[in-house]
Amino acid sequence: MYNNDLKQLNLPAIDAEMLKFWQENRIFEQSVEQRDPEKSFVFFEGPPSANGQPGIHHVMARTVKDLFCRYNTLRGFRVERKGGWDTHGLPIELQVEKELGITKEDIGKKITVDEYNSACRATVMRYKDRWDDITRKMGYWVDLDDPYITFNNEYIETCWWLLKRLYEKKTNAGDSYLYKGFTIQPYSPAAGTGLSTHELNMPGTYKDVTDTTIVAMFKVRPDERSAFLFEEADEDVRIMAWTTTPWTLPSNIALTVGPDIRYAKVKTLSPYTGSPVSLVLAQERLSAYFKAEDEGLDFENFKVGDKSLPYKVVQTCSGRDLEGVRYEQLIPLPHLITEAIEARGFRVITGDFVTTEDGTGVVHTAPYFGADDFKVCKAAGVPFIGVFNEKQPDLPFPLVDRQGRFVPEVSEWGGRYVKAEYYSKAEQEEKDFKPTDLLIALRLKEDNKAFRVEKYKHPYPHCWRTDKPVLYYPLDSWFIRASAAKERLSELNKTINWKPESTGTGRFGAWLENLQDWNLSRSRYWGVPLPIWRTEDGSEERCVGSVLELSAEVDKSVAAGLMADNPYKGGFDLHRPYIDDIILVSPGGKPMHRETDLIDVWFDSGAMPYAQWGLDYEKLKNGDEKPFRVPFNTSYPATFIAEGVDQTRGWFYTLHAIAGMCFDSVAYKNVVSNGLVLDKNGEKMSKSKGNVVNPFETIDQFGADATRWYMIANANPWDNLKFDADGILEVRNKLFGTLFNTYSFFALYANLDGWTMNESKVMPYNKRSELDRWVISKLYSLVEDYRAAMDDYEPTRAARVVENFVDEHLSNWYVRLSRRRFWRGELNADKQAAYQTLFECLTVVAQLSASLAPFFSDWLYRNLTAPIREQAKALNSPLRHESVHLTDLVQPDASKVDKDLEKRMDYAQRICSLALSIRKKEKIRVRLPLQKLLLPVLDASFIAEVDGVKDLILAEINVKDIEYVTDSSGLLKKSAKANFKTLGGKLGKDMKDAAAFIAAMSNEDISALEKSGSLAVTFNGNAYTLTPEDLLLSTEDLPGWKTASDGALTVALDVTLTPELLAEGTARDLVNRIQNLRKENDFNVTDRIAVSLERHSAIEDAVLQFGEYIKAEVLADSLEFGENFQGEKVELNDEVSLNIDVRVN
RNA sequence: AGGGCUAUAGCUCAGUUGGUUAGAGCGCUACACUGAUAAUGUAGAGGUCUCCAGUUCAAAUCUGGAUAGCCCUACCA
Repeated sequence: MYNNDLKQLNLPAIDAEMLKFWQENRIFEQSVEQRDPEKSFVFFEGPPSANGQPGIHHVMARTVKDLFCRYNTLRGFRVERKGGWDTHGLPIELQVEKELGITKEDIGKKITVDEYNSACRATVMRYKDRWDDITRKMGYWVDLDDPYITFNNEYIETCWWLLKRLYEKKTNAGDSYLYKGFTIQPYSPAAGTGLSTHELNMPGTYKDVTDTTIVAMFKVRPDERSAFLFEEADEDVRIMAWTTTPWTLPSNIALTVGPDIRYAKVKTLSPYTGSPVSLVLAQERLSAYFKAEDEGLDFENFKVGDKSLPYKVVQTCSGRDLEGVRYEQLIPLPHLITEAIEARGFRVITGDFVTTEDGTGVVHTAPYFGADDFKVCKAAGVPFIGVFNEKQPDLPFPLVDRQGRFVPEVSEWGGRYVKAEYYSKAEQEEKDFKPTDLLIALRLKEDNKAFRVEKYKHPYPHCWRTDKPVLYYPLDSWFIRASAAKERLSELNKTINWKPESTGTGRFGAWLENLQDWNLSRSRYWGVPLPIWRTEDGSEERCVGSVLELSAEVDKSVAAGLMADNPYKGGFDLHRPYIDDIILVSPGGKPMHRETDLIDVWFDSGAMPYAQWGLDYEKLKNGDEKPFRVPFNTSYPATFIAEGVDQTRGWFYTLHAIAGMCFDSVAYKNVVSNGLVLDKNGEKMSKSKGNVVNPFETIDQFGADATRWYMIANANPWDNLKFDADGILEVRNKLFGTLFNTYSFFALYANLDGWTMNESKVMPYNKRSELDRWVISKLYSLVEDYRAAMDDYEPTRAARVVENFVDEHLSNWYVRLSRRRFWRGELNADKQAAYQTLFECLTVVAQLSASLAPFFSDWLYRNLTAPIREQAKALNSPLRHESVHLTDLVQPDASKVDKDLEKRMDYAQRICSLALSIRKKEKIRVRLPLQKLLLPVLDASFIAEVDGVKDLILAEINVKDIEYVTDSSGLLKKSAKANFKTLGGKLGKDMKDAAAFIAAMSNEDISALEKSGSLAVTFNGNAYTLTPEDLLLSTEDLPGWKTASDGALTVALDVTLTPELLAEGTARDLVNRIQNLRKENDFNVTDRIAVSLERHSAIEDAVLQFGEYIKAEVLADSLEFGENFQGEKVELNDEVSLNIDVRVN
């Protein structure tokens, strides 16, 4: 018996049933284990962080991952899916700090590093249960029992090994791929760490902010070099420079001009004080500060606050002329002026990056707070300004500390945060709170050093975690020299199959071509420690590549008396603070301390292909190139990975960079990047908007399959998805509802007939009916299309072809037309064939939908195959498997595809559709039979083709016969249109004339061309030959007939009604009414009944002539006119109602 | 500011190498069909294929430009 218990589709219930079944029978494990390890399809799981709740977008991303893994499992590959957790990094540290109510500065003071790290360790897995739950519920198959965890020693150790490999790898110039450098980097004082470029490239980091900007006036020092700017010795000559970061002004040390830009000297008055001044700025920028009509106004009449500022251009020169001109420090900090600064600071220098698009064409230059500034100062030999540094006099300490505060040496503002956002909310809201930038502006106004102070809106980078502005700040950091590998990384990238392609070539490709070095350093506590030890003077250093190596080094250190004992003999932890206690001994016998930095967490995740397995010490000792544990050898590189498009510069990059630089290999061959999940209005989901979709609720309500199917079928995964629960509902009803009902139908009748599938006794296809062979053909066409789409990583296309088959072909044509075969008569050969055909369609559909809808498809498969499982096991036949996920995916089979048959059926469908539309127009109900259908014949094969499906057409549209109308009948009137496709190429400009000519061809002309096969024509003096293919024929209405047409196909219906036809129609109506009564009265499908009808003239003929037919249709043993009985009033048509009594015999 | 993607019916999306009348589903209206159906069929309403220009006999499709949205890149002071 086939299970037919469910009255209605209940996907969540099916989910629960299947989950239990999978778990109890280890179906996932079996699906992996039963495949050959040598035939692997390698998948990498990008580790999520379990310190946040899973969202609906995770369901999206994981559906993509899961469906390709399942598909390739069905194809016979072994698809190991090791799960993983991302456990390090700033988000976790910040969360812990927030919860403990501490800041980074408190670590090591209020709380020990040890305690702090324990708190981090406890936090990272906070929502692991929720994640495991959603993983199970959404049907994502991944190994959760043995995940890789990035904080484990083995994992960290592998990261070390990779780092050491980079450390030892040298460029052609002899530079190491891992190096320490002093650079200006994005730095987040709030987070207390530098940020990598890809952290700065996180979505949402650039925000529009409104800053106080100042156009400052730098007073030129008169000397030989600047003499050309002075008309009189005591003239007040100043250079104008604009800044959006006034807090960098105390650190100003140079002004940069464009060497080829023209500059003007303007005599004017200082707008805030009214004192006379001569200003230098780019000529092109004059109009931004001076109105043309103000030129030449009388200086005497100006009063401070006036709208019109009198001025006069007195001189121009090039940027090159200004080079070397010296000026006074804008904000005097005499205690910071060294000899070097006195000699080479406060000068005009030149730089190519200067433009005249905004500002004054002069760039205020503070080398510690701008990468360009730093570069240009170094090139020009301009020293840095800051607090004196004894150890490195040429690298003074910056005037802003690591918390983002001015150091005390910046007298007036010492101790103040340079950005308002670094103050607490309460402080910012205090009545007399003024941002430091504003205080500086006020000071400059007062001191006659500001030309203009105004608010300016511009984009500024923010820390992706703290949301506070980033500073550019001088830091010592360790870098990976990615820039040295960019050509090779680009080349390797070209071998990767990106979905969509544009992400690989555009977004990712362009990024690689412009690759910067990867800043690895993080001055934090909870992460992978940088495994580099250095002597204090930096002259000797050692990069450690494994715990084994570290332990050996510690032994040496113990021997040298630097450490008391070696902690790596027993249990240990590679994190800070313990690792910081390790002191190594240098070859020269000096103590070496670890560089205190941690590494960027993105390195952790990019290292997962290797670190998920860990180091193999045997291989390590043998000097193996890739000393990682099995199954690394069969698990690299990945065949397939998938993640959100936001990972392009994240995980996709770090995987690629590490693989390329360490092993000259790609890390993955195919990559699918999915887009964002937006709300139904296309807006980003966010907690503040309250439009976040809860994945648990969604899945509970609609089931995982409908959710998954909707997400993939609605739009390509790389397009953003406008998530709308109504769409899930539609999928549930249309696809799963239809499939469910098709199965229920099958089960109902198979159970009645006691039929079960017998794999060893299937009827050959050529013995089956046209309709059977047609749906089988469609099915195997589907198999081909589906596999092609999936092999091409096009899941949306794959889902849509399955949907289309189920709805359009299987349910609405095959089943609809086959119904009578199932419910009538005994279990003969034709009925067997119908069962077998439908069974095959359903099992194959179960397989094809298994990847995307794992629950329902398994439910379907198991129901279909349960009655024959034991038999299949004995025969070792394909249906022996307990779960669809253990089966082998059906192979494409061209011998089962019959395109001619598909074409014939297409005719049948179109003819039926046309005939029904005529009935509709003529208001002739389908139950009323008609005499004949006329079909104009278009070409030689038409009759044979339609004859093949004639019976189906007649039954479907309730017509007695088909008559073909040929040329010879004289009824046919053909018309022709030009076939632009065939003619366009050969006719070119004469196309229009030809189209007109062909449209005007008469019936005779067309027939003549068809007979002779060619027609010579001339257009505009050019001779051509027309062939029948150049014409698209159609027939015009048949005079006196009701017709309808679709393209070239025309049908005509004989709507003449005879008494006999009317009686038959009434008989069919009666059948329908009686059937409805059976249904209403909940009779069993097989119950025999007795029918009494109220005598009525409207039905007498019908009962007399078609009584036997009616009895057969409604399973009646008797059908008679009764006189007095308690029947039900039934409406036969608008005029007639009568009583009908049905009862079970 | 630059790069990429997207723009087709009220909504979600198709639309193959340019080819004549641009499609589907949902939703809406009306009718019909059904002893599997939460279905289905037929008909109707709903489109300046974002806009402009170009190439071509022919453009939703190719080219250029513009506009809008999204994503990315960017310390341009």
